[in-house]
Amino acid sequence: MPATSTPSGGAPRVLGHPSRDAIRLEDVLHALADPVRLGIVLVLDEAEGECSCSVFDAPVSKSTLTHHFRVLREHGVITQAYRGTAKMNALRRDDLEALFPGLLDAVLTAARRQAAAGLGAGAGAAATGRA
Amino acid sequence: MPATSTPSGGAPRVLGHPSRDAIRLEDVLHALADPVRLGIVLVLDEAEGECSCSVFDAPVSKSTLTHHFRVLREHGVITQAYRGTAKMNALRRDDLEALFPGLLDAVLTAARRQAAAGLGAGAGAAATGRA
DNA sequence: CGCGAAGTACGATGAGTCTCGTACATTCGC
DNA sequence: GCGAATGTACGAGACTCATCGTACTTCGCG
Repeated sequence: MPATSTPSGGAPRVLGHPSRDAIRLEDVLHALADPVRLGIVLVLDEAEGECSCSVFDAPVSKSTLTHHFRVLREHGVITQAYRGTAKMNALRRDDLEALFPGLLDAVLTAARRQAAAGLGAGAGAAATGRA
Repeated sequence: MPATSTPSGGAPRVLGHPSRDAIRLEDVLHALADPVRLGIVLVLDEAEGECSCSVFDAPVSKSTLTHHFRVLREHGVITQAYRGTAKMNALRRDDLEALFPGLLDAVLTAARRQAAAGLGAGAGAAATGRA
């Protein structure tokens, strides 16, 4: 159909993020409760700033990865912005810290500690590239 | 009934808790991600020690409450012990603190803050010291 | 303009779980 | 022993979510 009205197509170039006070603790916790998303957040934390969507070695397909990024964004954990053909991601450290002081840091620290301990067990969890 | 087979009956008087190193961060996060369970943990934290299963004002049925307590226990967040006809619950502060230092405290603090902020929206603005 | 790259959307599927009601087990008090 | 109180187990229903494949859009480049 040559109709240019873009009935259903047309990816929205503008992404909606929740405002700071719209962020709910349960949502953040839920977002962080998934191993894949936890890994993403871990990488984002080390990247500290900008990161494309495809630098993760998560054992999931591209669609699933997109899904997880969306969950993270809609729950207020990260921000996303288009940059040409890529999309830059960043942690919302400031908002999270203002809302739930110490929480992000505690989770991140716990995740790293557990990942380090878990590696010793021999599981091939493909832990997010610990530089 | 003298029948000793008890096919389906027989509540186990002994409860299984995960050992300290069997506690997984994702499980704890997942357990805490539910509003009902978060409320339970909040009450347990203030009770600091002993608490029966039926002192919570959660808007769910008794069965559901039992289910949530089970989840909390099996994910290593609380311990449970029988005491006559009641069952005492307690937070596993020590284990959690040893495994994920600062995490429980951060979550609890964040939960209280958010609860206080949420109350202000409808009830008597009890927001204590909003910076 | 055509092609490759990056990401998204949609639908489907399977698993997990939140909720409930009801029936049952256990303990306490009389 | 009987009844009340507390809590559990089981099964069912509805819902969410994680995962995938495929088709599509948009951008950048030559």
